[in-house]
Amino acid sequence: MTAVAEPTTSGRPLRADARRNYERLLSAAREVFREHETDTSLEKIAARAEVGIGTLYRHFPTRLTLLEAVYRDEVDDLATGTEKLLASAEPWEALERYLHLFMSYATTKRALFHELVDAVGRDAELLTHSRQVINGTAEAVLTRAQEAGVARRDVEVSDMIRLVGGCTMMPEASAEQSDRIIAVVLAGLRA
Amino acid sequence: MTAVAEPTTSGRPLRADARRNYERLLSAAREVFREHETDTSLEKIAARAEVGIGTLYRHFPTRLTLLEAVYRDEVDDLATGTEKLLASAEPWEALERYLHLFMSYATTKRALFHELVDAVGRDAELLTHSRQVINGTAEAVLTRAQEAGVARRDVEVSDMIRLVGGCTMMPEASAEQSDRIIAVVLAGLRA
DNA sequence: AACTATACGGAGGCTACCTCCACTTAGCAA
DNA sequence: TTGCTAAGTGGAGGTAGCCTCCGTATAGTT
Repeated sequence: MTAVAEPTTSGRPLRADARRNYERLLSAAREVFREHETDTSLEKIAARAEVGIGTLYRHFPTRLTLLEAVYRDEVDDLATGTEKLLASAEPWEALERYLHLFMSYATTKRALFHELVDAVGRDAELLTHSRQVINGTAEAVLTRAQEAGVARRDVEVSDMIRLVGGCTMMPEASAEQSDRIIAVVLAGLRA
Repeated sequence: MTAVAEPTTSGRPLRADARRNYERLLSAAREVFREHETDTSLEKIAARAEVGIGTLYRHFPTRLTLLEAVYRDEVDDLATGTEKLLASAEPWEALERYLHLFMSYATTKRALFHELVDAVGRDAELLTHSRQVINGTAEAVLTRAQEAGVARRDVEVSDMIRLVGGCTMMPEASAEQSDRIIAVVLAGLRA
C-alpha cells in the first residue's frame, strides 16, 4: 500500500523470505482490522497471511507491536498534517483544526487507541511510537496557542489529549456529536 | 456491607444456601476488585468465596452482571447525591458539582465503567442499570441548567457524558488533572 | 422420614495468547 | 555448482480465562 518501514530490528538487513512474510502479515492485518474491529485473533491474521503463528510472533512480539505497525503511517500522517497547520494557520485556528484532525484520527483508529491506552495503563514505562507522536504534535499546537495568548495557560497537553482522545473511546460517535464536543472543548480552552 | 438487593430472578424467594452464596460471592468480588483493578478471573472470585465456579455463573450469568451488582449501590449513591444537588443548589452550581461527583465516581469505578462501555459497544441493545442511572441523572442536571439559560442549548447529554466519562477511561489521572479538565468542560458548557 | 424442586461444583470444552525448538532455506563462499 | 550455516519458519503444546453441562447434594415441604 504505502512504503513499508524497514523492520531493521538488528543492524543486518532482513533475509528475503523474512521481508516477504513481514509484508504479508502487515497487509493481512490491515485487511482484517478494516473488516472486523480489533477483536481478531492473531492466529487468524497469521492464517490469512498464510504464515505460521510463530512467524507472526517473531516479527511482532506483541499484539501492540502489530497494531502499531499497521497504523504507523496514519499516525505519521497526523504529525505531518499538524506541521502544515502550524506553518500555515494562525495559532487559534491551528488548534481548532488540529482538534478536528486528532478527533477524526482517534475515531477511525479507535481500536489502536483503545489498546494503546490499555497498554500504557499496564506498563507505564512503555512509550510507544504512536504515543510519542501524539504527545509531540499536541504539545506543539497547544503551547503555540498559549504563547500567542489565545488559549488558557492553566491547561496541560495531557488534559487536552485526555479530553478529546478519551471521548473517542466510547463507542458510536456520530460526526455531529464529534463536532459538538470539539466546540465545547474549544470554548473551554479559549483564553 | 450495605443491604443486598434481592436477586429475585423468578417470583419465588431464594433458598437459604443460594442466598448465602450470593452474598459471599458479592463480598468476595468487592474485595477482589478493590485490591486488583478489574483483571481478576471469575475463578479467583469464586475460590475466594469458597464456592464453585458453576455457582458463580448461575448467580451472575455474565461478567458484567457481577460487576454491576458490585457497583450497584455506588451508582445509586451517585443518583441520590445528584437529587440532593438538584434540590439544594442553583442550576449552574448543581452542574458544577455534578461534574465533580460524576468524575470522581467514574474515576474510582474505572473498571466498571470501562467494561460497561465495552459491553455497550458490543451489544447496543443492552441497557444496563448503571447506564440508565447515569443517563438519567446527567440529563436532569443538564436540562435544568439549559432551561435556566446558564448552559449552552446546543449540547446533548450524551456529549457531556462522553466528555467527562471518556477521559476517565484513560489511566492515571491525578486529582489536579481532573479538576483542570472539569474547569475546561464547564467553561465550554457555559451559555 | 421421604420426596422433589432447587441449588451446588468442578470437569471439561472452547478460544486466545504466546513459547519453544526441530526443521527448512536463503545467501554466501569456495 | 555445491555445500555450509546463520537466519528464518511453523505448528504443537503450555497457560489462562470464559462459560456450560450434568451428576450429586440438600433445603424445605408434606
